[in-house]
Amino acid sequence: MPAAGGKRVPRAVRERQMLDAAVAVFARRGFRAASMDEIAEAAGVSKPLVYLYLNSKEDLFTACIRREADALTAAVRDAVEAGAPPERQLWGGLLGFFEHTAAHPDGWTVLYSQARTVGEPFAAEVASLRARIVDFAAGLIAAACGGAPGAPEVAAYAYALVGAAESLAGWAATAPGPVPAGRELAASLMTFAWSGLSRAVPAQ
Amino acid sequence: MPAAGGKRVPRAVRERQMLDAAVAVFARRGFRAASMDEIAEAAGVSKPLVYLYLNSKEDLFTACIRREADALTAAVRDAVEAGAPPERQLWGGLLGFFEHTAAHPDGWTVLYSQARTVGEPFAAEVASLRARIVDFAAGLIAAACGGAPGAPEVAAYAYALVGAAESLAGWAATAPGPVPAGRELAASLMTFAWSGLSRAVPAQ
Amino acid sequence: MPAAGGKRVPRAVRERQMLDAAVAVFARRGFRAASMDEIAEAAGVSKPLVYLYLNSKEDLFTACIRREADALTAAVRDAVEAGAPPERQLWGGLLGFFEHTAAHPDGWTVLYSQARTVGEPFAAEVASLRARIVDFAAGLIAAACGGAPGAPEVAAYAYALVGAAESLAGWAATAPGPVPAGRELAASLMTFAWSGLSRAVPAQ
Amino acid sequence: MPAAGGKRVPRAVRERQMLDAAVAVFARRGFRAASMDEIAEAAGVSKPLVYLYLNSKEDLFTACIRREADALTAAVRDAVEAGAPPERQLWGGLLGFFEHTAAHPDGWTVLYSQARTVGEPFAAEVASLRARIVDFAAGLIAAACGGAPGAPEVAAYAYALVGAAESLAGWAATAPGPVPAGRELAASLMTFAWSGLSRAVPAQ
DNA sequence: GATGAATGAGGATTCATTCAT
DNA sequence: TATGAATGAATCCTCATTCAT
Repeated sequence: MPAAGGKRVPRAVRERQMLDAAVAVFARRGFRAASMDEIAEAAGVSKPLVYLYLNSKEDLFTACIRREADALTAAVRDAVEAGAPPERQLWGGLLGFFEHTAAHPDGWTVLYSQARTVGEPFAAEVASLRARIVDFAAGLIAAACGGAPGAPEVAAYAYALVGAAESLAGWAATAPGPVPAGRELAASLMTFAWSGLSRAVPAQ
Repeated sequence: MPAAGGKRVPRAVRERQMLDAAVAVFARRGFRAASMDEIAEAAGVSKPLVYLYLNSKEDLFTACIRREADALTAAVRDAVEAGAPPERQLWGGLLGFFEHTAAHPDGWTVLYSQARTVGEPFAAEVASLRARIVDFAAGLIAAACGGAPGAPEVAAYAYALVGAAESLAGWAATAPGPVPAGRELAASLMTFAWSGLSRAVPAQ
Repeated sequence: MPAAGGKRVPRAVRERQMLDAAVAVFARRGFRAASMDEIAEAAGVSKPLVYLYLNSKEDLFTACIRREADALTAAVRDAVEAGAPPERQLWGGLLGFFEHTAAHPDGWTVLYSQARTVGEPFAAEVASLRARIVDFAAGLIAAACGGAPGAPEVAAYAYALVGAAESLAGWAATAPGPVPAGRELAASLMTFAWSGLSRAVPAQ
Repeated sequence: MPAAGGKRVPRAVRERQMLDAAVAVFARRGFRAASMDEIAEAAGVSKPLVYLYLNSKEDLFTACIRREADALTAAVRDAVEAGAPPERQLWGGLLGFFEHTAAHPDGWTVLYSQARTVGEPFAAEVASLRARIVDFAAGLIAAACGGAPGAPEVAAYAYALVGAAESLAGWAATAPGPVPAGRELAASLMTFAWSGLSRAVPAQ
């Protein structure tokens, strides 16, 4: 079923329709397995139009990544309380992250599961997104424990923190049972990362 | 250039050569982008022989996953000091994990970056490996903080811990500069996860 | 050399060209031995276009069978004088049959020689054509000799009659010398089947 | 399951095993679709041995055809009462034909359904068998109605008769319900061909 | 007499991409 | 703005056939 169907739609709208369709298809199939045919059909347009607006499969995928990455970054940044103490900033960032990924599962799948395949030319795009997020985390961590943002140990903490968050988001996205809410995930991760397991006191 | 070249090799040996070559190629290209031609050439045999022994591209990839997953699981399990206190067990497991992934970067890449593409039939294989590792972590965490291994909070900690470890391993595998040693990664993660960032005292 | 050559042909026309080419190639080689490459070239188009319109080799072959079977059935039915006495109806049907098979030797070859290979999935299609013809013959025979159309003996006569007709058509199609005309074949078969050999009086 | 399994079997025996297996497989699949692997396995030997004894797939198929054709020809010839009046001779031949084909369905399938595919190099072999049978029939017919065995009309009758017999044999081989016995088929065909439909009086 | 190991060649099928309108 | 028609280039996979033992 075409998403829209109408004719003579302005370019900006059509492009958004195409990106929406592409993100959905790429999320379901992955970059290589997705076919331009399926994407065009999902967008409700003919293939030549997709090429006219988005040039190539690779460009299309890159556009998807960029859009989703920007949206995710913005969501996190907006959720951070600027000027607050590091712990509070971190809390806000995590909350924003988990809520955004839960609200946009296809975008998250594309970024986290499908765009990682190394060897593809768009890997750089994703790496750059991740680098931005890791740097942001490193800044908070450095502020919190008084280290230099570039110190290897701080970097290691930042990678650990980001990896932990990604893993939890992935868990929430694929867990079969009742999905934990973003607030709970953020709380768990705060406890885990901030206080440490040695002081964690489970619910019961 | 063929990896081995010799002729009339017994089947078991040839199969190992093929798996070695396949892991290398899959790590470089990903499942879809890798071609059976390239794999056969890398293994130093003709394509039909690969099909004769390993049936299909999918079966071949699954065999690679299984082999690497088993090796990784075994490495972690062997590195754990059975009967020791949880903290010590965790330390051993992390050390084993980081040392194995550093020693087998191709295997790690296949498992972590290439086999994750959702929608592919082998996804289950990787999910199962990860589930095993997460369960193991959950057991340690439950023992450490006195919760039930099945409690949602414990599960969340376990996912966080595993995600953090994966992220660090990925960092070590792709970082351009001097690669942090496994021992250092394990130490960072122990501090991060066990004591918490609030008590972390960076090197400087 | 492409059969048609022109470009930008409407789909319906192209499909007919493809079927024509396919029937010719299948008649010459048989289903398994025919290659899609050869068919595409004979149709004057590229292989992907054949797949786009006809899906698969098997579907293509089935489409050929169905087209030729329908044409043959229609030719026979149209040649039968409805309402006439059985003998006259039979005469018309045989004449129509022999004239159609002589006029479309490739179609006849595909139906009679190439589509019979048991074990192939399209066998059902041909069996159904044959069943239709045998049933029609059984009806005439029953009317002629006063038996029930479902009686085993009538069925046996019908199978015998149809087999005899097929054999004669095949003979006419492959005989090296001067090919007997349809009218002569029909006459011979009428004598053979209607009066019986015991009363047949050969030309000389 | 290997048919025999034993080792060091004398060549003649092994060859027979191979032909038996080949006829069964060719009957089920047809010439092109049958694979030497399947045949070798069905024969319980390794592929190289099949090649050592029978040279090539085509030679193997030709050998099958020749063996089955000879057996069929012999069965028919043995069933004919030499010196008897034509009608009696024909009766004997038909009986022999139907009983042999019913007793060797795989051989019949190979000859009648699988070896007909035109365009294959072994077509000549089958054509020659058929020619022998048609000639034999022509002789009887000529004797019965006083024509020259080479007259076109006599040839036509012979082709009709043989085609009718083949069709009945095929019907008996594939009919789902209770299979008509050879004696009944022969009787039906005698009535049909000898007395003609105009004088046929069905069972009821 | 018998086989495990190995391959050259070819066939079906798919896909990203482009004209011509 | 929008598309029906068309293709070059791969890719997976199979098979008849042969060595070396």
